[in-house]
Amino acid sequence: MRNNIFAHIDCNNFYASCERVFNPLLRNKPVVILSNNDGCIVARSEEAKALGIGMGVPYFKVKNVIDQNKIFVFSSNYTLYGDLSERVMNVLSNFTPNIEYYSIDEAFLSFNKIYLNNLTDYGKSIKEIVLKNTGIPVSVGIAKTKTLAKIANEFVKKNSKLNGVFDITNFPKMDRLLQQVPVHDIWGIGSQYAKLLMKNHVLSACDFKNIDEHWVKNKMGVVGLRTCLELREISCINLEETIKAKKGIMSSRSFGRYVTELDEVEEAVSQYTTRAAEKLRMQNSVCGSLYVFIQTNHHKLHEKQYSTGRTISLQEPTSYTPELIKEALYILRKIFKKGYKYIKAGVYLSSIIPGSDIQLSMYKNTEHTKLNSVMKAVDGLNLIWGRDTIKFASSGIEQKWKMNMCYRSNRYTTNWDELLMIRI
DNA sequence: TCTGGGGTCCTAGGACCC
DNA sequence: TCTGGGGTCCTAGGACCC
Repeated sequence: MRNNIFAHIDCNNFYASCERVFNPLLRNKPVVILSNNDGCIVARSEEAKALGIGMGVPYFKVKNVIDQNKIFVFSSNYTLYGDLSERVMNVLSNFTPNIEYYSIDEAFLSFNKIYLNNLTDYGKSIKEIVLKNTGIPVSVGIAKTKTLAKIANEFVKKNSKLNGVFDITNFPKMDRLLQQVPVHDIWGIGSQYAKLLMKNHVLSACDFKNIDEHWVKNKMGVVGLRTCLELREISCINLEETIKAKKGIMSSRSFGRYVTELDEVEEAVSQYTTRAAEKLRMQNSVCGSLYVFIQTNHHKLHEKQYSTGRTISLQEPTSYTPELIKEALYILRKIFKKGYKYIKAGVYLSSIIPGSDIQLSMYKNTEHTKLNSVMKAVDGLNLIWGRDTIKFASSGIEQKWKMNMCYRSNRYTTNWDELLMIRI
């Protein structure tokens, strides 16, 4: 029997909720979390939203409001958020084997309705158990397609009477419900398509649902068409249950300050390559090409701008960090120009294939095995003793270019030195 | 002074081949 | 001087997501 019901689970204000789990003083207080480099606001508690702090706005623009209202500010602490996310997902996976880990704070579950007589009650128990076991509040939207489940969840967030769960699998007035959803709030409709649709007098999810299919296919391709059909309760976006290996791996950061000297950019690029290669090995892959880019600050129009990057194809696919660093620095030295104030650099690994695909065919087989075991040992030590216990000299010691992280909370769950201390 | 960092999929068009 | 049609593969770019 086919699963025909989807639940969308969304952690409420996830990063803010994570901070609250280990810091009860933050309960009922306004909290915001900053992006990497303490640049923008990326998460807000309800209280902070109520004070008018917008999503994605640069920190310096709202710093006054934040200070005046004594809003708590945190740098992002992805180590902590990643760990709590894993805990939430673990709890969710007890409810059904059919689960998609959609993002750090969202999941889709699917199940068969005939085994459940009351979906709303089921949703409530999901919510209660996740909260009890992890301390993270979630909301639940239930529908016949993933797109509609997302929409149901949006209603949950706007309407406290729903108590965190909204089941629209047999909603009697679906059109009236969808009329309340602006077209740009539909999952899969971004700013460009929203503009196009509004120009054509398609203003709500209801309008989009009832639009001519051929027009959609023509203007928005098959992706747009799928979204349209999903609003008609025809499920065409499947649950992605298997975690696929990444096809591209990026590591890039803005610098904490301007960098003008080659040797400092070299340190950064070396560090980012190290990080990307770790991710690559984590999924047991190797990469066949590598892209390096550097950028000046494009927000400063009056400053001299230079933004460039270059790709290199590797002779043999590899995940061996020293080799990748060598290639990355080779590119960097080709593209680097003196006389500019650089603000960001990055490394992107692509042409990714499973490591097992090359090992057999490699004539330098034994050499490969040796290098692999070296990297395995390094990864193992860094896992146990913390990131960068063993690092590469080319990444520098002082790392003056490092991003700002002025307000980071402790990594309560993953670092021995940062466990929660309780005085008794 | 200060503006994030990742990813995915699809499509159009060019290169190349027979 | 004329100069087909169909297929594949690759890449860049555009849309989207969190």
